[in-house]
Amino acid sequence: MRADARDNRARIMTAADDVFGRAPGASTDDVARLAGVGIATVFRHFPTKIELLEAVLTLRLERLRDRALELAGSDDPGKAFFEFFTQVVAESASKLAIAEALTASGATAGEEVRAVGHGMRAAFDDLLTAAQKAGAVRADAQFAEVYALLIGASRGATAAGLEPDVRDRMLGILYDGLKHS
Amino acid sequence: MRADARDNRARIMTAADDVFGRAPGASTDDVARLAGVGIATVFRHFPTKIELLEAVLTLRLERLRDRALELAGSDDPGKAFFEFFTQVVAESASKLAIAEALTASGATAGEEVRAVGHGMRAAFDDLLTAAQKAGAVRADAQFAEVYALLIGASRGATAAGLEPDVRDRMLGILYDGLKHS
DNA sequence: AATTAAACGGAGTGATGACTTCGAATATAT
DNA sequence: ATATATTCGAAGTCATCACTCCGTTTAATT
Repeated sequence: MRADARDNRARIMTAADDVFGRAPGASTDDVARLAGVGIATVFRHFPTKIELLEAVLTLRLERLRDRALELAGSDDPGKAFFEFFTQVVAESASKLAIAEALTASGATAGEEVRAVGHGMRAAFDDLLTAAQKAGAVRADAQFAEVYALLIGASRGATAAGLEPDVRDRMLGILYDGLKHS
Repeated sequence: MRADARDNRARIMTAADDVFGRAPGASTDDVARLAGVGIATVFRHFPTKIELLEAVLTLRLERLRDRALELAGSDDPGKAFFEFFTQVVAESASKLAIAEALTASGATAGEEVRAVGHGMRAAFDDLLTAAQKAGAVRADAQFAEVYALLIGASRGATAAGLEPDVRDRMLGILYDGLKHS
């Protein structure tokens, strides 16, 4: 692959991440303009808008999964769990927007996105069970509802206008519930 | 206003409620088709798509507000609060649009929608403070984060795939956090 | 420096969707 | 029953957006 092509591909991805993170309904032209390339170049690298969105989403999910795997080695499982939870919620605003853009334009997620998403959830599940074994999270909580709370907290944080104070107090209440014996 | 006009207006509103509840990105044509009227009729009653959406949203918010006001007279404030919370979550799970309606009512929304949304939140706030005075909800919780939790729980419930078991366990954890002294 | 194969950009194209127009139809009043 | 004022719906208009075509430019090789 030629050097300029690789360059442009990278620039397009960061531009797309930025644009779709802000406005889920943004057009491909917007991405091209921000990336400083022509529209055709975007479509040459990503044959369809959906593929572009999937690429961006995959990158984000990979980062989260890696972060979870990294924290899995911690010697304080409780701290690791809550730290990951908090980080996901903090980053959620733009990530959710991208996921929304994807569902809005094409609906069903592609093969790769689903695989990485699954990997991320598996890593999160590991964090949860470790924290439960350490007694930092109530033992009767199952993965499904904890994951639902993770997504819900992310949504709630974006809706609350992202004010850090409110978000932290919200998480405080939630964490008390998760610790509750 | 003529009888048939009033009829059509009502049919359009219920159709819109249904259609947009299922697919937020649905077209005006879809609404017209389901309502059994021509497109022009829809636009005559609601000059713009936004106004139609606002009308539907207003109706939903009014129903919720009325339910909150009704529960405000209860002699068990704690039960009233949690009942309302649970109902909002349950309804948004089956009808995706309510959660969206809630977030939308907070941000960019027309005059009327904002007014009704404000009324609904005020009624919910009353339920909260009454529950706190009764000692059923922790006193240090402020409205902003509780409202964020309400929206978040709604979103999380829909994301969890609508399974009632998971939803109830999720709410159980959340309520433990809200009761936590 | 010349060659060439790959990548680039901008001007199309076709489809979709919000909104309008206007002649036909219908409810209400006389 | 007739008149008329209002409402109805099908066929438009216009803008937007995902995606393509093709002549031009540029990176890498000799």
